[in-house]
Amino acid sequence: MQKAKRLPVIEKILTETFISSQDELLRKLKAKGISCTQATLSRDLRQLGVSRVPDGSGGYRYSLVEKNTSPAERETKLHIISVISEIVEAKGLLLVKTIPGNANATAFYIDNAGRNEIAGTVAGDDTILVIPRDGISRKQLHTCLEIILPGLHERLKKS
Amino acid sequence: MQKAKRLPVIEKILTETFISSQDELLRKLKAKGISCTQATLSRDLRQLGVSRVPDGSGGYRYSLVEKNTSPAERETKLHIISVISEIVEAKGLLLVKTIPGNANATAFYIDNAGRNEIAGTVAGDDTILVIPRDGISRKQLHTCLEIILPGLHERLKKS
DNA sequence: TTGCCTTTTGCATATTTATGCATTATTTTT
DNA sequence: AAAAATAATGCATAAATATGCAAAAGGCAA
Repeated sequence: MQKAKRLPVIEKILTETFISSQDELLRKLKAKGISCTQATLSRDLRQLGVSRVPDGSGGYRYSLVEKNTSPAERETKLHIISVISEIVEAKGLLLVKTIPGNANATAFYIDNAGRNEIAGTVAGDDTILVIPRDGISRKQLHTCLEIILPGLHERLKKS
Repeated sequence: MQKAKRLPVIEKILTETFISSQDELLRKLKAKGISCTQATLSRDLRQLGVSRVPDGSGGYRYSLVEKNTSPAERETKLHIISVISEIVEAKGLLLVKTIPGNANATAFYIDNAGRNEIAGTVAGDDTILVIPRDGISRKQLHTCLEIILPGLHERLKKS
């Protein structure tokens, strides 16, 4: 149950440093006061969509897909987060409210996060309906949301 | 030394099918009449820059970076190949001749292939000088070339 | 709260992948 | 052509990663 705490930290470490094994990541985490086992890490990395890619000089490194996106795209993420006013859960769906006129861009962003927890989205002018795939629990949906748009958790209201 | 034969086949298999382990790839290769061990495959995949990425539903798949490039980019590759008229080796360097006016685009393409065998390129109007990094043998350079622009091997002239 | 259900986690281990070393093939040099 | 250097490959095994299972930790409803 420190998973919610752990995932963002892992993401941060991966964007900032060159990690070439899970054990190495394990040590970095421990240095930041978070401790778990390699088994847990393996599961976390899979959930985060982290891939292991040849580093071009005989080794490997773990890479967040996000790291492959352009600076402009990373900018977008911050923008999107700033434009969301509220998130509400209803009937197993997620209602994301944005400031007027921003729903489409936000929905597009969510769609393109490539998360298989999400079946699709429907956007109006300032509201997006996020439809989870069958079999996805609320918990899983929350974690997914936290991965796509970190920090939003706090703005989430229960219905 | 069927490596030159093997690499393109591996690339093809990876773009066409969903491979989730080296053993699986090994079997597909065998089915195509190419046989080697998993050890060799491991080395091949590293050389090709193939990464293993979470498939979004609990498993993994091997993915050629190329597969992540847009259709437009793949189009470019074919275009580039069609525009190259001749390749000559000289003093450990590669002289790539294109039809007039196409050297820059081609050089750009080669640079962006992200191959660490290549230190850099210099392009004129219809000629590109490809400079290999120190310690890269001719053989390695050839294999590298074959990876970036398959099929060019045949157009390569010894100096 | 109590009991029930879901999620997270670790442990031990299976599975998968990488690699040191020796051998053979290939290329380059003399 | 012979010798020397480099590259490719397999074997055996090390190293790294994934996972079944059981235990612990929440979460939720009555």
